[in-house]
Amino acid sequence: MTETETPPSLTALTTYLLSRVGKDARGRIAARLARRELRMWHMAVLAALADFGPHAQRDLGARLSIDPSDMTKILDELVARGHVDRTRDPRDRRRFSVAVSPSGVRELARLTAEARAVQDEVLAPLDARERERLHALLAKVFAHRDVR
Amino acid sequence: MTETETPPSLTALTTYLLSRVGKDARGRIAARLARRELRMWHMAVLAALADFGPHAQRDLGARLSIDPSDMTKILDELVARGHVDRTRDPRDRRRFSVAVSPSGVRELARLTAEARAVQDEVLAPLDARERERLHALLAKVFAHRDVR
DNA sequence: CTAATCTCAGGCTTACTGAAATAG
DNA sequence: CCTATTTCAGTACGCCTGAGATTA
Repeated sequence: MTETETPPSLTALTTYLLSRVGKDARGRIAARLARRELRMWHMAVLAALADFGPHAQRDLGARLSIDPSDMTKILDELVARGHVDRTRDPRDRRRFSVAVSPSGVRELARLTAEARAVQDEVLAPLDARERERLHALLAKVFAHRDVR
Repeated sequence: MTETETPPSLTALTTYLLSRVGKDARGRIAARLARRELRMWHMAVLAALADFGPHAQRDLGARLSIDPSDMTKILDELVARGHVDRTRDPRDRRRFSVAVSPSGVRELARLTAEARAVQDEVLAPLDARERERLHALLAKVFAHRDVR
């Protein structure tokens, strides 16, 4: 009979709960995306391109907090699957211009549906009102994440 | 002039906010603990031992969701710093019994203070009431994390 | 000449898998 | 003989650094 209760010294820390719950959510999403041989960053890239249109690689990374050196491989994989197009920017040939393809848009819709399913699992103990509140509080914290 | 706004397709997902905010919190705590040459798991182990007394390694891992194969190294490091004692359980010599030392208790107090400082940074945009609400909501979600 | 963009190699950490050694 | 506990080697990923090639 193994005790599994989490130490109160830790559960008293909101930051501990945040990082544990966040990791759990991430893990569940990752498990689903893995079935499609994609990961969280692929979804984030598709979402950014769908929401804001074509980006230079560098700007995509800045928006999503993905390191430029990792962006290369992520885009290689999305290009290989036909979800994005990568072309030289004729006005500045150092830059690649990255755009989502119709197939990428469809894939994003599927990935979003998976993410919502995970959300229902993770937030199961909360009713609709509580979910809204949690979302609003997290959005407020997220918006100020840069402030030191 | 680089756009940094996060895609609404993503910020609409509570799970995305959770994982981003959680990662930010974890990163900040990790940065502080690194100054003491420790990491998040060291703190979690000290907290579990301080709150619940001595554990077998295996049970410690089960409580904190740390893989047994990783626990070995974490405990090596805490033993080297004199923060925990590791002795064979005489009733079952397969098991190590792990206990926190007085120096470990003092270290935990320092680490907790650091974590609280990080918490004030991360939750800066929230007032006291909102922080309580966020904590309560996360605790509720955390308590049901095992349910599939 | 200097700076920006992209690419590549590699380090370090966390999380996990599989297998060996020891003990029950 | 089979299981439980700990340990160790190795894989994969995320995150970061530093260096090189190309272009502005």
